Amino acid sequence: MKFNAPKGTQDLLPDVTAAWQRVERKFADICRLYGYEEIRVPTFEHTEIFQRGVGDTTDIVQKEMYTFEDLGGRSMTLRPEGTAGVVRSFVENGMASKAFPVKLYYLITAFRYENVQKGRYREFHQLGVEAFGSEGPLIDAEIVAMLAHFFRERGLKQLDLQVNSIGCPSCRAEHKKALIDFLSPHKDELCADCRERLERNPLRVLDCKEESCRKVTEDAPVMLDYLDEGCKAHFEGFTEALDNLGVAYHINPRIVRGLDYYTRTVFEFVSENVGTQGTICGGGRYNGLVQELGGPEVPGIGFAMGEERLMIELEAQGVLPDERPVPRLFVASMDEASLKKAQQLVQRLRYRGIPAEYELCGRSMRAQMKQADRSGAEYLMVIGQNEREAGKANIRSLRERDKAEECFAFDDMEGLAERLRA
RNA sequence: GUGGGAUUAGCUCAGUUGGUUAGAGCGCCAGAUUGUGGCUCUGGAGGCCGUGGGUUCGACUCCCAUAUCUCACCCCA
Repeated sequence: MKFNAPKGTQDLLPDVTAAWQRVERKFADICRLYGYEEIRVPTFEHTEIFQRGVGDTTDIVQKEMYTFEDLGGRSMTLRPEGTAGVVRSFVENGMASKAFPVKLYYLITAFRYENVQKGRYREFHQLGVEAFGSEGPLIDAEIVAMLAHFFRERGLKQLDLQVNSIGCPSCRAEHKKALIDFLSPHKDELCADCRERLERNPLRVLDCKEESCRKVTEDAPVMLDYLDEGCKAHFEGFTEALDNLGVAYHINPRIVRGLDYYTRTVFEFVSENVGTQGTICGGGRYNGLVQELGGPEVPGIGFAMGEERLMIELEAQGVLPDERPVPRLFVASMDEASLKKAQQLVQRLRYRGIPAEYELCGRSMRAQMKQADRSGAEYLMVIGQNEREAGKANIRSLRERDKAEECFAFDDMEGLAERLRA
């Protein structure tokens, strides 16, 4: 019987996990720098959390959720994204009574039953933040600036930052009406998908890649022109703050988000490298979500970054970190008694924080040398009968062949450790 | 749900118009003076050629089905 990992899942093997760890550490560091604290929430929630949070009409809820009945007859769902669960936790734990803004970050896996392709998996990792309680546009800009900061620190060249405002429910309704009025006469010129979208979600027509549709929508009414006073002022405040912070962006009036909860500010960092998905990171404001999940009227904003997509981008830009553990010293041994000596020696070095290795697979002397070399160790020590009797042994550089050997007594562990630390 | 490409050793891949014991490189193990690595040389382990049918004297090769991987549509991080 041959088993393989379920479709859309993947094993992250040792040759990449170091890079992942480094990225995650950097993300956490940046978050803390901006005053965010980590939150860990359940991998699955009551299904209703996502139906209400993400939106009953979205593709995610309608056809992509891993939903199951638990043994107690409750409907549970593996989280398809992070925000809904964090908002639930915010409400349940009374965080609305804390000093605002409440700033949270998280590293999670999420699950969606989708067809797999580049940068899109059924189990995937997200790095995200949510900030609660700040209505004004400054925090919108701060979050975006934090992301730009993170990308720069991680060695990425400027990604394309696209921003937009999709207004509030009332001005969005105005725009939707205008859009339908505009598109309906051109219905025959739209592609089959878009004709259907016209009914369900006309905003999506603006997003279509079909040449014919693009032509039709060229002069279509733009959401930004339909913002009411408050939404308009908010968006202006947002872009002004980005200018003030020196964050480069461009306004893309066609950005639409696939989740129902977004209001006003939406943004994406996009790249050509991550397949046709494009979006490495997407987010926005969700002013009605806390209430939707039974909490008080508290505004929120957040984003989620696809970690797999981020790794693809790092690789494409040639800045993928690589740090495999490398011993400072490899201790080879000639015989059984020497092996025991090596075992003690290596352990004592490790107690002192020095990564060291010895032979664990019973290899011959010659093979131990190869292993030492392959391990990337900086120094080599060989222990045999002579060394045991003398109570001391030489260390030799494996990198520089001409370098003189240095002798250390077995009872001078501190001296050896000191030398290896250098 | 709909298309394109792929599936042969742990990895990357050859395999001629169907022909008998299926190959290479890398990796792994061992050896080339029983106290010394990188280079080189020699040897070894490791494949029901994704799975199931069919055509044929004969199938890795041709046909059908199916699974898996991958890319794309759709949607999203």
